[in-house]
Amino acid sequence: MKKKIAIHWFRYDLRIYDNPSLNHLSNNYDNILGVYIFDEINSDPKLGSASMVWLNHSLEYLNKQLNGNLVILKGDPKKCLDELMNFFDVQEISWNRCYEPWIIKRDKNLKIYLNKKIQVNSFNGSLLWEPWKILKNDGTPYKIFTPFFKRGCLSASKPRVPKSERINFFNHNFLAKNLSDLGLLENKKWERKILTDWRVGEKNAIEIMKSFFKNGVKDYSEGRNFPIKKNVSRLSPYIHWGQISPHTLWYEVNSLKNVKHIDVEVFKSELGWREFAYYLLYHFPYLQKKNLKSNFDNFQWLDDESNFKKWSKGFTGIPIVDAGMRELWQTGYMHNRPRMIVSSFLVKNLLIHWNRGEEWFWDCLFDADAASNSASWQWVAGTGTDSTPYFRIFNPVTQGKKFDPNGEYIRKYVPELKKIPIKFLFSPWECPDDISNNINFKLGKDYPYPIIDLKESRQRALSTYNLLRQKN
DNA sequence: CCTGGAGTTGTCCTA
DNA sequence: TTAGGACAACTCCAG
Repeated sequence: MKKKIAIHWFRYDLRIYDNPSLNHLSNNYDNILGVYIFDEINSDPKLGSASMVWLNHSLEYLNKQLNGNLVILKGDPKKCLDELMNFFDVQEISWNRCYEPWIIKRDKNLKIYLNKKIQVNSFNGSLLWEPWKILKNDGTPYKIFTPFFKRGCLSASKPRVPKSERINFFNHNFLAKNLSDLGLLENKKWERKILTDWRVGEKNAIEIMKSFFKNGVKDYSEGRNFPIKKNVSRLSPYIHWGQISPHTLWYEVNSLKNVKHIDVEVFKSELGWREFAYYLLYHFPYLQKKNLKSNFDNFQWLDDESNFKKWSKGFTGIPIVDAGMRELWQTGYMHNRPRMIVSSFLVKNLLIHWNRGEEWFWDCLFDADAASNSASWQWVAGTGTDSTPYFRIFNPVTQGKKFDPNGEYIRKYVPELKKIPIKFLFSPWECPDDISNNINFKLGKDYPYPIIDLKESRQRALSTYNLLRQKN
């Protein structure tokens, strides 16, 4: 006799608390089977290296939460689910929606296929507002953040209030894959090292949130600009993988006492930016690869592999840029301020296509997210609709002095500059010989000469942009 | 259809 | 030393 069960298909919702699909099933079924399917067949793009590491440990954690009852599978979800339906008496399959174009396409077809045999339901687990519900009065989507968020989101109905039901996960005897069969880890030293700063999993996300709301959120609106300060939540990987829902964060931050209004509002608007990125990806699915502003299709990018390599590994000779890129490589994360600095440097000073930066971030970030990553790169490059004016080019020396005034961030990630006096830390090429000699530091040997002249490359970026304007 | 105000995150020069 | 304006022009959005 087959066991009667309902299936919850875990995707970017690797949590138990405030999981709408799980809550729905728990109201209707006694035995819920939790399933994860590693789908390399339909995925576009493939998961990045850092994402695979995070996923591996997240699944391990989730499986423990389910007392070892998470069914781990690999392959085409259609086949995997068919297999489960043959083995069990499956009453219903449900999941929480994803918004990546390839997943929408896959799930749409799958739903049609499964609906012929079984009840299928999908829920909103990861967005405060469904992208198709926020539109202008004329029925078309917003393209500018501020009206999207203030007028669109904030005047729409309030986000779902987080809640949790008691879930009975089914103690199954199905022979599934082992986590190691997914081949997510290559057992590289790098994989272990980047995780040293992180504790993966739902309970840890809750703990980090609590600690951030107790301390870090105070002065968030200002402090978030300084990479060395503890004023950012570092929750982005957990939010991306659904280990904490934006709904939980939204209502928690709203309920805080003794926190300034501005800090609460700015934190909420950051959640709003995440919404906006998904919104753009939903309405403009080509966002990941193609310029939103099509006139940029004629822009004269430079194809400079050597400079790209130096940038990616953090050897540009510009300290704040290298610090950011090395933080990324070493920790699977980069603070928001250096993200802007390094991307402006790649796109404007080096004139390398934002696609290259987007791909590198995709590979290296724990929070690599198709929506936020591409929307942000387009913003920096000025190719998005809601974009920075092209003349707004970050000066990495000025930015360093302003946002890392004591040089702690630079010295942490670029230790070869440790002894350089603060006056020259942001531009070591200006350090006089007698000082360099004193500390036994030699530019070109201990640390590279800058790969590009900042002033000249700024001018070059501006004139390349002017060229584009004349063409159009 | 027309109009006017606004658009996450900056830099540089000048007075 | 510091504050203010220039830096582009265009599209978006709401009234």
